Amino acid sequence: MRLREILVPEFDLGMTLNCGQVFHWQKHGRGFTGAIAETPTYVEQEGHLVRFAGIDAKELAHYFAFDHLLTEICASFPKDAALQTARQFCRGLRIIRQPKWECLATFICSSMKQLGHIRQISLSLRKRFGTARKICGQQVLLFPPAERIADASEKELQESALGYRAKNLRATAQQIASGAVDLASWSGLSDLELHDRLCALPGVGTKVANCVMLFAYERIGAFPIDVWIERVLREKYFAQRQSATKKELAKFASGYFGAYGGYAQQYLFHYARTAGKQKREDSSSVSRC
DNA sequence: CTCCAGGGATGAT
DNA sequence: ATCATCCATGGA
Repeated sequence: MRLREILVPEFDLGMTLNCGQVFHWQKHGRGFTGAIAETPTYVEQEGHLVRFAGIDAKELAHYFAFDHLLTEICASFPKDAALQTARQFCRGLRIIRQPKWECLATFICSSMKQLGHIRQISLSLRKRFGTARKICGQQVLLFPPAERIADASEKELQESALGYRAKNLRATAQQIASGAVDLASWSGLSDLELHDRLCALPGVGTKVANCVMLFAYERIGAFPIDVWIERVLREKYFAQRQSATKKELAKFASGYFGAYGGYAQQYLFHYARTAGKQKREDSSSVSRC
């Protein structure tokens, strides 16, 4: 298949797909295969050049948020050492625009799971319930629609290693399939109202709601606090006040990091996970030698 | 406010 | 081959 190409400054495809915001892209050759909504897509990067197949340039640009002005976003950040280091490390990482149901379902499954495991759950759900398509001779499995999950039995869902999440995923899928909930219609809600509506869904609490707001509703200020971010906040910003509650951390974060807090969060998160791991591997290999 | 079930992979011994 | 560790939600 012939690849088309566009020029995108300030973009790191690999980091964007592997930073824990999306879980279905597979490494293939020098790029990645996956689906953008229902469209099987291949995408690779060489310097500032992005080559792709299967999808419109416009849809690709929308999904990967090539319109986000990273320079301006970073310039708006507070100038503390932790965030400056993280943003250097995460240069080119973009918060993408995911389909709402797919994002919601994936993050319901993500609770109490690590990134690798969330990938496996996503793959298992797509294998069992999703439609198979092809791009560049490679199979791509679409994320199953809510109707398909709603029709599955809890037992079937359990076979994707969902544990107690199966019940929540199914209950939420049923609300969507029945029409009681229309995710698209929530786009116009205020941040607060959207957060409340999401939290009313089974299996969705503050953290998952904030992830969905950030990754599917373009609420770039949303600041999900998981254990990694909580650790970073306590170490770097609350060193004197270890007694601070999670609520206080959230309040601080939403004020301190500004309108693009979600970007700050993702950069701090990815740096803490990736650089932290490298440090651990380095020191363990040193001690072995 | 605090405590804790819950499950499956992954990493350490 | 066992044992500890990772983790968000929801209910007590």
